[in-house]
Amino acid sequence: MPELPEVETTRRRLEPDLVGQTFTAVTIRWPRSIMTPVAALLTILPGLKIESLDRRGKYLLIRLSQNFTLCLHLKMSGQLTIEPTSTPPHHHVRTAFSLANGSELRFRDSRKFGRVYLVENVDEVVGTLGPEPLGHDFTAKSFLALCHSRKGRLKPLLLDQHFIAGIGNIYADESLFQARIHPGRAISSLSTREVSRLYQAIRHVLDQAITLNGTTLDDVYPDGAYQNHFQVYGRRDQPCHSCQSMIQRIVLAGRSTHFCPHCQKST
DNA sequence: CTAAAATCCTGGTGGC
DNA sequence: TGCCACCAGGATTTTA
Repeated sequence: MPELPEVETTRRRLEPDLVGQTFTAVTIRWPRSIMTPVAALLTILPGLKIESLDRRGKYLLIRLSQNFTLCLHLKMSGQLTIEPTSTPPHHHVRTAFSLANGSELRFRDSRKFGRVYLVENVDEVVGTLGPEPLGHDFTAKSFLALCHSRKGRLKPLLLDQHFIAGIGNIYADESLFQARIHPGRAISSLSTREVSRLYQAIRHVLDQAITLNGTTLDDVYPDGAYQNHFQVYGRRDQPCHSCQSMIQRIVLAGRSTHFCPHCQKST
C-alpha cells in the first residue's frame, strides 16, 4: 500500500542508480498494466536517457530525454528494484526495464494493480491531482480555502487524490488521530481551529513517515519503520496510546477506518 | 455536486 | 492437511 512517504522513499533510493542511465529494452509480462500502447513503449523507450526522478502524489515520475516521462504507480503491492540482468527475476516481476549498464529496473507487483505510462505530457497522468501536501504552496490558508470548496466526510476526502495528492488509508487515519478529529465528520462542520490542526497533522505525519522511510507491512516494502509508530491504523481493540480507550474500526468509503472514540470527537 | 457499489487482483487468513 | 470463502485496498467506473 505505497502512499506518498513510500513512493518518496523509493524515489530517493532509486535516484542515484538511475539518473544518467539509458534504457535499452523493455520486457512486459503483464500487458494490462501498461497504459500506453505497448508497441509505443517498446519502440520509444530504448535509447532514452534518465535525467531525474520526481514524485507527484503517489506517482513516481522518471524524467527522460526527448521530453518523455515514464510514470509508475505502485498501487497496492508494487515494488521497484534494481538488479543485475543476470539475476533471475522474481515470479511477481511484471515489467523489466533493461539499462545500458547491465542492470534492470524491475517492477514487481503481486496483485497486478500497478500501472505504467510513457507520456510526453505528464498532465495526462497527474494533471488532475490535488496539491502536494508537503509542497511550499500548500499552506494553512490554501488548505482552508480547499476545505471550503468541498463537501462530504473527512475520511473519503482525504483519500480523494483530487483533493490532496498522496494520502492513503494509513496516513489518513493517522492524520485524523493526530488532529483529534473523527473520520466521519463532515468537512463543513470543522472549525477554523480544527482545519488548522488537520493541516498541521497531515504535514507532520507525512514528514515523520518519510523520515522513517515509510511503512513496511507484509514485507511489501523494504526498510520502513513507521509501522512501529502507528497510533490507530491496524490497532483495533488495542488501547489508545494517549487515553487507553480501545481503538475502534469502522468502514467508511468502503475502507477500514481506525480511530480513538475518546480522543477523536465526532462533533 | 456527493456517495455508494462494483471492478480489478492475489496472497494470506480463518473456518471446518 | 486440504479446501474454500472471504478480505484488503487505490483508483476508476458505474449507478443512484
